Amino acid sequence: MTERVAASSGRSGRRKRPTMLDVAREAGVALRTVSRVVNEDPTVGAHLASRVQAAITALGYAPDERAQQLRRGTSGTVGAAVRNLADAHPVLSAVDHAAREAGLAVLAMSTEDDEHREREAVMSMCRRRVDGIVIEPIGTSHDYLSGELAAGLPLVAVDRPTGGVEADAVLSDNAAGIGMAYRQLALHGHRRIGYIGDDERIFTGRERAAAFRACVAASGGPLDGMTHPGVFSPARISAALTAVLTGPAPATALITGNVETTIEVLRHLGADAGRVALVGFDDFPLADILRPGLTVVAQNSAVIGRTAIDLLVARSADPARPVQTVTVPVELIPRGSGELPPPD
Amino acid sequence: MTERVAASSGRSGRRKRPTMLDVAREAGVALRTVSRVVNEDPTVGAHLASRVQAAITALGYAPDERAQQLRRGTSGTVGAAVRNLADAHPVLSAVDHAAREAGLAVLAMSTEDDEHREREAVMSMCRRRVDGIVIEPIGTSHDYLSGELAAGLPLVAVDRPTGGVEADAVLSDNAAGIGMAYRQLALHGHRRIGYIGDDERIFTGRERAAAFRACVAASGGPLDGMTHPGVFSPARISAALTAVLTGPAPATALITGNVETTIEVLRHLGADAGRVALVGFDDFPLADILRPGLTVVAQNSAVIGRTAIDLLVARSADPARPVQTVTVPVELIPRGSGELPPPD
DNA sequence: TCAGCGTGAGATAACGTTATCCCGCAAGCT
DNA sequence: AGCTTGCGGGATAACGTTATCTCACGCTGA
Repeated sequence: MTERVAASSGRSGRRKRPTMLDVAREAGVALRTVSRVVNEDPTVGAHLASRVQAAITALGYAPDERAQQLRRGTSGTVGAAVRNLADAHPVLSAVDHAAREAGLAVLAMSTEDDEHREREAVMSMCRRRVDGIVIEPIGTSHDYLSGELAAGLPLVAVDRPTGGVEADAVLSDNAAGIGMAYRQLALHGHRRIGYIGDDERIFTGRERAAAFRACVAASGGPLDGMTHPGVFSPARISAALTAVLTGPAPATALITGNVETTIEVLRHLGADAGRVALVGFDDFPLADILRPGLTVVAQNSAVIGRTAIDLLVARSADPARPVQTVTVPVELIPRGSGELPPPD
Repeated sequence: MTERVAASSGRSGRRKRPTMLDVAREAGVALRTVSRVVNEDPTVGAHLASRVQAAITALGYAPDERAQQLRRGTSGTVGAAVRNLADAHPVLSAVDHAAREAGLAVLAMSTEDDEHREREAVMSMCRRRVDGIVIEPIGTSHDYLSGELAAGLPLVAVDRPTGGVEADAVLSDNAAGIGMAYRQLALHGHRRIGYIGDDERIFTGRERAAAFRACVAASGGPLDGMTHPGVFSPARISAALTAVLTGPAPATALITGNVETTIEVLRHLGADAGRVALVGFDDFPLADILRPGLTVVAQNSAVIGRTAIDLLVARSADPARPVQTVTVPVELIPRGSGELPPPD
């Protein structure tokens, strides 16, 4: 690691930031008049306004948003507690856009899939007096938020519902998605289909596994040994894969219940990826450049994010409105891996 | 999209959030005493402290951080202006971790690769009086920050330097990375190597293209038609690819200058991906499950993020210290695509 | 000529914290 | 006993805004 120190001697020490009062002095007007100019109050004369503007640019003044928020009583910010800032996050992006359109800034924080961190992040948002929180819940109980909810904090859960407290939620249609995946595989001739997915203690893991079992039951396929939900770990995925793909009646097709599982399965299949049909739940950026292309059930992140902000704004406007759960449709994107025929 | 409305009638209207004064009244002490308890001031008696604590939990009081910040004069927050919140962002994650260890919260905002948005995001951070900003610069000129910098705002550029103003920076060793890629390909027998990368108006595009030219010149290879930097667009990548891989003396190996280009090249190569050797600059999450695995020059995001925060903290402590540029080493990760032999 | 009125701009009080100052009280010293 | 010392804890003034109130001024209309 190389360090290069510039020849110049750096900058002068930090001098205090100009306040509205400084601007007022500079322009020779009253404090309140500067405030009026900043807030574009039409009752201020054009001449005076331009003089104040000049003072503002001369001093490089920028209003202190914290003071504004404190005084106005509103923060113009929504918090977004997502599982991991390091990952690609289309929903966060959609939330960001929708929020900006609604005149709200987004304070994004990572929960790192940890219940404790989630709580820390959310409480930190509360201390910052955000106008609402979009959360991708991790913990199973969000009782610690009941006080805030009672005080009218708009809270919208995304992907999974909150636990223990009632809050608006935007969910994907997990059951329909599993159904699409199953039917696509069945359509291409598969009779023995396996499922590897998330722990059933997790909402989406539970919903998707249940939907899968229902599909198998409805189609008269074999259930034994075909369903493998569980805690995510490469070792478990590997074992599940072996269990499903070997034995007297191995599966010829697989459904994976989330991105992490899909990727781990692909990693394990390696060069055999073209030999077993596969549909993954949830799309990811590079699914189309794999060979064969990965067939996925894609969630509609754009709609999810927008809906979350819509719900949040609606609750802001009317804290007493009934709690609502919106289910967003999913879409099957065939790219090849789900259309592979069974070996004869 | 299905909407389900819960049977319960929602929540009561938003009642005002309890303040320190409410807690004081509840506990029957003075306002200042509550403040002392909240800040764990040891001069408060144990008995009184527990009474105040009880009042705090009874009322569900949480201090207003904006008021604290206003009063204390420090925000305990660093801003992170990254190119796109939707993308996977290992550096942001590292920044988040390092900042948290330093007792700082992170306010992440997306610049969407847009100069105007970048400025908006950064100014918004300034209005929130963040204690420093980590920026992945987009614009070529950051003059608009000169006032803030003069006022002592710690600013650390990541990946690319700022333009027009002097600021600390953490960069990857682009030249060394290109050198590693080139040598790896040369080692495996390639004599005609092509480069497709970013626009040379972008710092990294410029540095990497220059390093590539230097490599070719040093090794006595052919330069004509082998270097294709330019604005990112699928059409341009496609044209560059055709230019490099066809003609009388086609390249047998490629170096791609950034993730977007790498992925677009892979997309175009499709089933031919195994026929041309390829080393990509910058790693990405799924590079290892491609077939062949993608050989990459990986930047050390963890070190970059941590260094950025270190520089930021250092400048906070001493605003007059000389401006510093840290270059972080990169690493070649061979996964197969860069080790393919040329066709005979 | 003067009441009446709209209009632009200043004084002042909040918003929810923390820092400074100060005071009352019990213990220890002469 | 009188005085200092120490220490727990309360009043009050900031921090940088905005909202409310007030006021001075110039104009119209009878």
